[in-house]
Amino acid sequence: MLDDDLVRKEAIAALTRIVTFRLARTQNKLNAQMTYLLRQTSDLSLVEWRILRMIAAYGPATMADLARLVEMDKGQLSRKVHAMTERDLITLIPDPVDHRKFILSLSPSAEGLLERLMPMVSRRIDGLVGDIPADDLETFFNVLAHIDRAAEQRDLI
Amino acid sequence: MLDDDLVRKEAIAALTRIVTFRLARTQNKLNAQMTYLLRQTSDLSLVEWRILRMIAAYGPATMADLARLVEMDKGQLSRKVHAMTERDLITLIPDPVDHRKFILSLSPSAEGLLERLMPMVSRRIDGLVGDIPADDLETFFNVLAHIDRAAEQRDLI
DNA sequence: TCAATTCAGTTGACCTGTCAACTTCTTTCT
DNA sequence: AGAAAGAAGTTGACAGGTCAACTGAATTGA
Repeated sequence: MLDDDLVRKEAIAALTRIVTFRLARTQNKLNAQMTYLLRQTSDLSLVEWRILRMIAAYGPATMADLARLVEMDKGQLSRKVHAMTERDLITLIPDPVDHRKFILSLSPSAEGLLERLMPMVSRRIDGLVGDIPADDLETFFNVLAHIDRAAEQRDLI
Repeated sequence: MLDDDLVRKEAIAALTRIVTFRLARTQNKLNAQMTYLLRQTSDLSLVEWRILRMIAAYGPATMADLARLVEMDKGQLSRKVHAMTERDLITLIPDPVDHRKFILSLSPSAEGLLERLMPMVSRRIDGLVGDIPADDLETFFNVLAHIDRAAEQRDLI
């Protein structure tokens, strides 16, 4: 291997150690931020917030639908959903056609809650990406998509 | 609020829902990939790999050093480190000066292990960012840094 | 039709991540 | 020196995440 190649390899290695490291760190910070904001404004945990938002976004759906959509474990979802019906956040209706399924939807109080949280969520979103140039954001997404695809590679052994 | 503003706000909201969502997904995929690769080539879990790599990179250090460096919970680190000394991956030497501390270093077998894993790690790194143009990578890091900073914002309630 | 397969959801086990209380030792401050 | 404050590490508790076995219902296809 030539020296130039070696140098380039090392540089890439240093960079990528930073890629995975930084992605993880930023991810953690985003989670911590949202957890904090939710604690200040509601009784929701981050996972509960995600489940409610999911149902709000994708309409009445089954657990399997939602689990696939966000790549969440169906076991975890099942447990959480039942705990949340107890707290009157989600309503469960057995599917009249397919008796294995339940149709999940937001309870009225959950709808009110989400509406109440919207202004805070908007401010957060604005803070995160509000003043990033559109071009840069596009590049960002392209690179992220590239990494995402490469993360599926398994034959590296 | 003007219609234009509303439209812009909505677009940003849609994008950012995707930002946090995508970051989380890519992060999960990267973890799953590395977990898989480690299982195929070693007995290390992802956390154990990170700890070893940390010690390798920052030299003999104390738990507190490492915990600060990677923002890892000191409790988790303490438990893991002791489990790993049992498995002869880490050697613990009490600090002769400060009797609260231990100096952590890699055991010879851990050093060998890391060396053995290097080729695989290089291939992975190359797959992740190897053919991303330098400019794009730079933009990517800038945007990520911006989001990272914004994720520290707390007064959004 | 009916056995085999697949799917939806449940449950148990176990690991990881986070928080907080606590002990022991060191440093700081007066 | 001696009290107070802080740091290093340990431990317990609990939520979150992942895997796998399992039940019961629907679908497939011989």
